[in-house]
Amino acid sequence: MQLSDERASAILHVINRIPFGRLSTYGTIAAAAGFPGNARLVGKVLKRLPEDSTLPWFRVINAQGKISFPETSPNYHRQITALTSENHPFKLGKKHLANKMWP
DNA sequence: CTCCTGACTCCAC
DNA sequence: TGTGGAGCCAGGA
Repeated sequence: MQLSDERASAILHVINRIPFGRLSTYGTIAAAAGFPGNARLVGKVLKRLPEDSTLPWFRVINAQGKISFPETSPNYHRQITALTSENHPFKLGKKHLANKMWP
């Protein structure tokens, strides 16, 4: 049971079905996976994600509409790049952001 | 069992 | 608009 078995897969499954061009937050995903209040758990699952994973982890942002990495982190730039190339320019206004949200 | 940490969130200032 | 602090829950030491 490396990482709370069911929970991890449930969370991964939810993330995996975030449609192209959409974004979601940790809290939303946690709730959608059946674990409301466990936003941090989502982060934990993603953290242990292999680099070669095809999971759209980059579509996951925090509730403030921002990336949960410090700008100094390489991961921050990876996510920016992925979002920019697969979704759209990453300069979302609040309203625009709401539109991109999933569910 | 307790204490600390974290890819989080909310609500006051 | 920004900060700070409390709340939260699973894991590891």
